[in-house]
Parts: sequence; structure tokens; C-alpha cells
Amino acid sequence: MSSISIEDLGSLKGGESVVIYGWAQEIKILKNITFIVLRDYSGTCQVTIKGNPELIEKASKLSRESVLKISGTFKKDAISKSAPEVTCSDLTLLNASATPLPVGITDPVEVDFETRFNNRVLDLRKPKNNIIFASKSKILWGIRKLMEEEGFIEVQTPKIVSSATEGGAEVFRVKYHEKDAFLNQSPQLYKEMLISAGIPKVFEVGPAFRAEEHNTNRHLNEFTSIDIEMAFSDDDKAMQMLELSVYQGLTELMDTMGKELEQYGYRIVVPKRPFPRMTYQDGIRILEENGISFNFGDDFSSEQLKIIGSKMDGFYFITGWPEKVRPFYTMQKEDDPSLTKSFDLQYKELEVTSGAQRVHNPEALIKRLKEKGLNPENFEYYISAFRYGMPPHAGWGLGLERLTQIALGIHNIRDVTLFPRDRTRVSP
RNA sequence: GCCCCGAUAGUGUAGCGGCCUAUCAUACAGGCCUGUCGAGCCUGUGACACGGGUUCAAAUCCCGUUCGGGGCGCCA
Repeated sequence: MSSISIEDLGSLKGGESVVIYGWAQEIKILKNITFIVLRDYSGTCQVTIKGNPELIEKASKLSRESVLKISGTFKKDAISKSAPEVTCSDLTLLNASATPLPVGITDPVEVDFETRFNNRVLDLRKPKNNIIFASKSKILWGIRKLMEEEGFIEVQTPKIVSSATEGGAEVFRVKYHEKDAFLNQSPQLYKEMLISAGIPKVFEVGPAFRAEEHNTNRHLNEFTSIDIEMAFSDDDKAMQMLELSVYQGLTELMDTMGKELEQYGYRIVVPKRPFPRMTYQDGIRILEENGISFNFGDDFSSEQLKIIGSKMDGFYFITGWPEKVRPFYTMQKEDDPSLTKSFDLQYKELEVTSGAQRVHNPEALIKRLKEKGLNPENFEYYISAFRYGMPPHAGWGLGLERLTQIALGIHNIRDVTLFPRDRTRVSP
């Protein structure tokens, strides 16, 4: 007989023989009756064992979180208050769990962050935690569907590279046979090269590595970057595409999982379009109105972004960043080269996406590299892609973990990462 | 890289110089209980991160080490 998921028990009439697989979440032993709360990915049910001393004996020896196969009969008018009920006719222990559990799945005690992540698989068995990853998957699916509709090609670019991408951020060094190499901090240079390769719309979902020794609720040393690049495009078109991506991702999540998420206490944020836009100078003005003096050309500190973000409802763009704080491949404004055709997508004080129209002229690119103190020789493989007909282009990189954090209102980015890589953690 | 803070049973905590043979909850082990559902009741096992110092006396105070948390910078 084939098995049924616990969720699907609800569609039965009652009286059917069923086989269910799952984990023994709770085992309650009374004198003449034993209850097992069985959990699978879809939910929990109560397995009732009575009038069968052999089975009761067997069940009384089980440990919590052991993996079981249960054969029994589905009871429509269950006595159980909390879950669908199955009367057990046979029970097979597929794999016993050791005791005591390092992290109880249902114990009414708090667990420290470190303990949780040292025992992450058990931590992830908690529905409230594993639903985060179903959500992340849905958001990404919504964005992928949009990309498909818009004619983007999904690509995979190298993660082991010969030069640091943008000069600024720290990179991880790796041994590459007899050479030194780095883990890519962004697919930026490669996706631009693909524009020159004649692919007009590329997107990539992949890991990005940053060796910064940061210790915050919004940084990881390895995160998932959703990157796009579009030929014959500009910053404005890139922003429109970004707005649509965020909207579609969160709408997909809301439509498919909204109710379920609510049961676990997650309040989903579906943004209103269009997202408001402000310029870098607007930001400075807000700060000055709040009595903060600010030097043109500096980046906003997180404290300053909190002030700016508090004036804005939900997602908003900050456009026209100064050349000084943007990477070399960012195009300057024709009428004011101290500013760039760039943008960030913000949610309150959190930066979700960074993007821009890019430099497409090879001489201009070399000049910008030098101005940023980088050696163009190290970027020859990249610059050569610009020499033989590089279209004007624009794009962005969006942090999937940050977007998921915002969608579900989760404070710490590590909670939306299965096995986070942070300042101190490389295992599990 | 800088600045704070923390480390007590499997888990989470109380204790902050002598009343500590270390509290409580939960978990775990055993027992009682004819349907539980945060079950209940009884019994039991189980811990002061490591090294040095101060003191008649250290879980408690000081220094160092290790591990971790938060914030800043940087960014997605």
C-alpha cells in the first residue's frame, strides 16, 4: 500500500487503511493506551494505540524523533483535540533517535543561537523554521517566472576567479593548482561579459563570497545573489525590472503561502507599486532637516539610513549616488560626473539591491579603474570584452536572504540561511 | 579592524565572597495513572568553559586563554 502525507489525511472519508511515515514528535504513555504525535513535512497527526499489548510495549520503548512507519485506520470523528487521528494496527521503527535530544523540537524552553545552529537539522525540523525555506523558494520561483516571461537567460558564471571584483570588499583567497585565485564576491564582471557575448538579458542565482569580518544581523560571508544584466538598457529600465521582480517574488509568496505563514506568526509584506524614489541629495536633505550635518560624497551610515528609512514606507529607491562611493564599472552622469546613474533599493535602513547603468566604453573603463587605484592589467580578460562592440547595459544584484528577511520580518539573516557562513561559523 | 557583553546539568536559567553537598523549569531514566493533547503525580540521574591570581574562604572578585553574542565600519 502506498503511503499518504499527514496533510492529505484531511481529504479522506474515515475508515480507510493508511500508511504514514514520519518522526515521533511526542510519545505519551498511559496505562492502557499510548499516543504518538507523528510529524511529517506537511503536519502532525495523532497515532492511537490501544487494545494491543504488544504494540503498546513496542511504542513505550520509542524515543522522540525516531523515524516510524505507521499502518492504521484513519478516524474521521477523532477524539484528539489537536490533530487528525489514526488508530494504529502496526508500527515499524525505521530508525531510532538517540536521547536526549540536543535541541527539543517541541520543548517549552528557549534555545541559544549557538546551540540551534550547532544542531541545525533538528532546529530546522521545527515547522516555524523550515517554512522559511519553503518561502525563500517561493520568492525565488516568482522571480524566476518573471525572468522567463521577460526573456532572460539563466546563466552560471565561475565562482573561482583570478581577480577581486570591485577592489573594495575583502575576498577569500584559494589555492588553484599552482596559482592563487579568489572566490568571487559578485558575478558582476562575468554577466557584463555575457552582454558582449550577445546575450541581451542574463540572470544568475548563485553564491557570492565576501571575506569581511562583519558581525551583524544582515551580513553573511556567503550569500545568495540574484543578478541581472540587460543590454541596450539604462538605470531607469533596470529599476523598473527590479521593482517588478521584488513585487512578483513577494506576490508569489503571498498567493501560495500567505495563510499558512500567518498561522506561524509571519506577517508578509507585499509592496505597493511604484516604489518611491529619492535622490542621494534628497537623503542629505532629510538628514539636514534632522539636524545632521553631512559631507557630500560620503556614504550614509546605518544610523543615517535609519533616519531616512523612517520617513519612507516600505521599499524605496535611492538614486544618483556620488561617483566616490560606487565601483569603477558604474556610469557617471553626463551632466555631472561627480554623480552616477546608480541606485539602491532600500527597505527601511536595509539595503536590498544595488544597481546601475554600467560603463561600456573601454577607454572610460580603464580610466575609471585607474582612478579607483586598480591595475587594468589584472582586468584584461574583462576589458577585452569591451573592445569589440559592447552594448550599453545596466543591471543589479539583489540579496535573496535580505529579501526573505524583509518578506517574513526576520531580524537575523542567519535564520533565513540553511547553514550560514558568518565571522566564526564554517560548520555545519 | 574597532567598541561593548556573555559562558552554571542534554536544553534554558537562579545564584554575584561563607547560608552552594548549587535553584527552578524542561529533557532523560524508572514507577503510578482506561484517551492524552503544554497531560498529571512520585522517584532518580545530571552542571559552575580552561589556566593563573587575590582571600581564612571563589560559581561569585582580578588577569589571561578559548568559544560565543550584540553594535559599528563595509556591503547584498
